[in-house]
Amino acid sequence: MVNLNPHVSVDCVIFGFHDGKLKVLLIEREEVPKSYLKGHKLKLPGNLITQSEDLDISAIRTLEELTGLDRIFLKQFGVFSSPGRLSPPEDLAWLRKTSGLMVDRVVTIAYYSLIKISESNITERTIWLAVDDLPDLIFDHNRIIRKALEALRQEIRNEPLCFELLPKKFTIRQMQNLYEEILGEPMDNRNFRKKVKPLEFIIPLAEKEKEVNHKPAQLYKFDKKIYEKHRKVLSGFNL
Amino acid sequence: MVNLNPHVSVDCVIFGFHDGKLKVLLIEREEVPKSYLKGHKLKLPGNLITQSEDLDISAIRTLEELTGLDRIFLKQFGVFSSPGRLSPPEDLAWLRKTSGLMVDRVVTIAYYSLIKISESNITERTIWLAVDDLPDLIFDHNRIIRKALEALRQEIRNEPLCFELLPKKFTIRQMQNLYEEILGEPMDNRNFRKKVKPLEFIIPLAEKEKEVNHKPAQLYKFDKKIYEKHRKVLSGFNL
DNA sequence: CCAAAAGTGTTCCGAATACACCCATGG
DNA sequence: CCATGGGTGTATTCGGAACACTTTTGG
Repeated sequence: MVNLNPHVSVDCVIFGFHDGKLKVLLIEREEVPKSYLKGHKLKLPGNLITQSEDLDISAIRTLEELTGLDRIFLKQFGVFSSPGRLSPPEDLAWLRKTSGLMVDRVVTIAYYSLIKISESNITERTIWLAVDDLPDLIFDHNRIIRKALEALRQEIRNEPLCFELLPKKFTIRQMQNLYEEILGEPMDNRNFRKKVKPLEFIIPLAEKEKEVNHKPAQLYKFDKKIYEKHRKVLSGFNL
Repeated sequence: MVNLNPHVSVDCVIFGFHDGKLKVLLIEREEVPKSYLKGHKLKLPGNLITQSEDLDISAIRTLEELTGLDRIFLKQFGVFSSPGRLSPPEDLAWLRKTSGLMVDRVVTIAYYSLIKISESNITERTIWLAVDDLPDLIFDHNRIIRKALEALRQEIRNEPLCFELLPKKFTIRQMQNLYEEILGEPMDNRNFRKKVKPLEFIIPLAEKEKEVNHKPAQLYKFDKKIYEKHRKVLSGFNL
């Protein structure tokens, strides 16, 4: 631990999509003497910042190390600064112990990021949990996740964030399920396809689903370059 | 100056609307020995935070003191953390001098707020400048204002923020001019009125414009309570 | 041949756009 | 009576919503 700033931290809400459910990546607290392990066992990935690093860079580095992915989508969405947020006392004691710093008040800058679970390679002691069924987490991390989800709901309406969460090859139905899960409302499949079909940056592959006991679905990929070209012409991306 | 945290600050981009122009409130730097006054003369209102205060509360207090208004609209929209942001050196030297602290790196949490210039009572050495014609400001404050404007553009599409900027009594034309100014695109006056008229929270007053050398316009007020009731039913506020 | 999900078109309605003239006031 | 901005209605187009059946595969 070199030259940490004990007043400011970065926390990342990492969203993934699996089995039709939106999930968050949580870290199990490291082992420390028993007396410190009262309180809550799970937390968001995050760290105190180093003195010389831009926060975005710091968050990106943390994420790349944790997930084995690069070019991850990352968005800063909020700041949590309540003087009492590092509670209950057992959790604060644990933080002091593990950081080796007499931290007292920490302002945390919160990011959310979107990853393809299928392509990540997560090694540490982590767990994916469904966002709609979380236990109590350390500090104010439940609240941070709620706010992250609000921000994601807002932004996924205007930007093609779904492709960050879907596997590289995906079906239209998967795409729809993702929207339904995040926005919490059912959509009409025919109307959904009607809107997706004319989008030239969603490209059908010469490949179909396999080993399903029903009609296999067409697979597609997202072409970011084509999207970038079109977005200047079109007014946005609204599904 | 009691118990400041030299690592974290709050900066406020205060928008106002006057003469058909969107403006920002800037502060002229206090007098200090000449050698420190090289660099840029204008800055955003802002301060290092105190150790025990939530950032939102801190920003609200700062604003109320500066403007003489309460219940100001305030929104946190970004964080600026580049290690090199406190440059050029003359400006950093000035900050050290005036704060009395050996600040080195400051992460700033940025807010924008919206006020009715006509009702504010601003006393300090400040100046309103049009956002589209700003000089070079201290540190990265030009960049912060650009980002604030992007955030405002985004959010004014979905929320009735215009009423925070308009005087209590306003005309439909003023309202339209405000949208045109912020969004940077002309609108059709008839279509605009058609959309505004059915909104029950925009209430005509028994009063018209006076002392204009043309047909005097109807004045309206915004009723927040009625809006709050309707927003749950309607899907939003989109002009 | 049965179960299960994929994929496909049409109609209807409301919202957004485009567009031109008369009105009330001050000077 | 003239200059200035206020205020009004209609026709058209486009996008969103509702809705049911046939197809392909594995078992």
